[in-house]
Amino acid sequence: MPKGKATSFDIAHLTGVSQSTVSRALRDSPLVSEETRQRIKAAADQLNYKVDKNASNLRSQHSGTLALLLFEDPTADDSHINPFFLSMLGSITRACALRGYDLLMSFQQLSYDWHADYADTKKADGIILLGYGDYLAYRDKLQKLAAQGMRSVRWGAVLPDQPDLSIGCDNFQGGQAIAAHLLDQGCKRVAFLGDASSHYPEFFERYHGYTAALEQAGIVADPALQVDAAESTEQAGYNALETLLVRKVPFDAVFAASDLIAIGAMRALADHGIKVPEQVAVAGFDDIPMARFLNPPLTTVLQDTKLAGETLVDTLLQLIRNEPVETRLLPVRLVVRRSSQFGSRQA
Amino acid sequence: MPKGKATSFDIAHLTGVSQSTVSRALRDSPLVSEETRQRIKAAADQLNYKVDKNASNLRSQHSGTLALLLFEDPTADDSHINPFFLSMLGSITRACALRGYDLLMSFQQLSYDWHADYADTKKADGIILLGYGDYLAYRDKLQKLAAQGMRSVRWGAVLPDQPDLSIGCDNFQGGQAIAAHLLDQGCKRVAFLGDASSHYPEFFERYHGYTAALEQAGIVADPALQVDAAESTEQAGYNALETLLVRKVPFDAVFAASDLIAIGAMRALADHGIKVPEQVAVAGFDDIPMARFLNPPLTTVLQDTKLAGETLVDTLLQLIRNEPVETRLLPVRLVVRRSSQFGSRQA
DNA sequence: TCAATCGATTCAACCGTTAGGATGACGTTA
DNA sequence: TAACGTCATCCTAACGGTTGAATCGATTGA
Repeated sequence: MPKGKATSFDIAHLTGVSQSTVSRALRDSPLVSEETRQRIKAAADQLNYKVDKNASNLRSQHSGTLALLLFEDPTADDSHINPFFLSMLGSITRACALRGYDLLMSFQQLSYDWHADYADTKKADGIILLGYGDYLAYRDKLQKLAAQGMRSVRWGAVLPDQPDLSIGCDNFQGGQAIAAHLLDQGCKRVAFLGDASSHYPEFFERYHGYTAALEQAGIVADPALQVDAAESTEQAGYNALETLLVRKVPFDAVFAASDLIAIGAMRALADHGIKVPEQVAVAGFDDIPMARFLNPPLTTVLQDTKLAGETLVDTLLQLIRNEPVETRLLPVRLVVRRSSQFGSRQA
Repeated sequence: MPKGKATSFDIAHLTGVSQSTVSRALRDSPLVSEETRQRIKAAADQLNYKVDKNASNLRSQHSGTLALLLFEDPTADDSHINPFFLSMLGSITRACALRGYDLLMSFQQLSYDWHADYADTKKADGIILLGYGDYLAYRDKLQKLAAQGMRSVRWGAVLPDQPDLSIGCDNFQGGQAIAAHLLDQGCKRVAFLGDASSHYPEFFERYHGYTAALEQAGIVADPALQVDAAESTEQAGYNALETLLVRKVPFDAVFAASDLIAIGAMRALADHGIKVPEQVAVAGFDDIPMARFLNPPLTTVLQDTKLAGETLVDTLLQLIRNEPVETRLLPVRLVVRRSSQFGSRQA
């Protein structure tokens, strides 16, 4: 009997109704009577029928699929994808599945002409963008896509005049919490490692949280204590800390804009024989899985990736359905570990 | 001019040929003359035309898409996906992109009825399966899919009578290399943490590599030194090591079947005041990114995820094209770090 | 009793490609 | 000059659903 795959016509023949009724019944259209619907559904799973996604999509002009674009700095090593984004990836995947959408994955270089892949191919109904990096690099591509009606949400900071919508965690509050915590520990001169320009909006806001906390404590941020780390990699963190040391400005704490930067910084400190946390307290941002396994374990800011993934997906789906949406800031949580126990000379 | 999206008919009108010629020209069919092909292609990218994937797929009955299924133990925490598989994910994604295929992601519970999603929906041309875990749990589902003509490759050990094809690294050789290395360091009693039953074939082979190395050194494996760790998680590793301690059998080295298990074991050792590597040498398997950041850095076996991803994808594509393929074993490399420097009491 | 009404179902067009066979112009050969 | 093969292109039928409009039998109100 199962010569090929079952089509809706097969079900129609089997139940003695027309194919269009089958189609309607299976999608729970109110236009078909309860009784025939039941019969049709029974026949459908007796024949092990599945709607052909391609046919369905072609006719209804949407794909039931979301695309996830993960941007990386072009210099980043293939094997070391930022663990934070991998974690996001997991939660996004799950969120999509729960909502009946498929997820198309793709890693992109910022430079690549990726928008063409999603322009009119109808591969995806919407796009989720993930990745730190210079926002300007994809701004106009996003704009083009938006003009064609492609919806997108981006993980990251809220920006003026953006062609898309962003969902992000409260980077400002996170930065503030970290800096306040370091000051609480008795640190007086807290360095900031991470780009403080507006090209990396997340880092920018973390930086502002940091300066706000200093201000609250009556301290003016010393520009000499801020070092650019253009990308979120261990190497960038290592270099940034070396730069800081070269400047010969005293510091007793380091707030790295990401955990990976913090890891690099800690390695540089170790290489210079500087003890963490006894001489210098260190804190990061992201709470990637390896943060708790470092030596000493890293104080950082936890971003709720599960909530983040769900929010991204839900927001995108709302956009696609043309429902009103708004930019959202997700709460963060300070996770204190040993790397920041500055006063612990006795412990 | 651009009222909606451009179709092949628009190009046909513009260039004064029939739509079918357009279709052929764009796919470089030898049936159209060089000159018209050029004209058509020019018009195509002037109109910013993209073939509609859905229409194309529907007609040609394939999807240009591969699906990646990542299996997790049902107990695993949402946020802690095995980093090794995440790394594989990255390389698979890239390999697909390079070959012009899209990648559909999906995380699955072993128990879920996932095969239905891919049965006749034509969502994907083939499936890549990733994940440690009890193979028997998905064996029959694979069999069903295979019967319907769905191709699949699996990352893992080669097994008898499997309905799919597997690509895996040489777990036996890796296990042997680790054990030999530990013996080289002067260890006499090497424990093995990880399921040694055939339900977890990768672990099984690593275990056999381990016993082979012992044998070569004239040592008979002591069953008391083998502890099951049913899943590849830190917690399982912690528990396994505690079990080992309860047995009160002496040991001076631990070979964990995966890095995550090793991490858990190291934490348990630390909790019991046992020094690594001075009192007990530790080694893992996988070389996940955090392995080098542990304290002490973890000796482990590096699996070439880039090669692995490419091989998986290429093999699957060969299967889809009905080309002959064969199971392959990928080489592994021992990565020695401090955790196994057993003789380093002086260093 | 007849037309209007209503729910349930069928008809048929359409989504944008692909691909096999037909067409027609042109040059070659008997 | 008629028959024939070639080459480039065109015609047309799918592919498997979705959806607005048409149909049909049965009920209802006048």
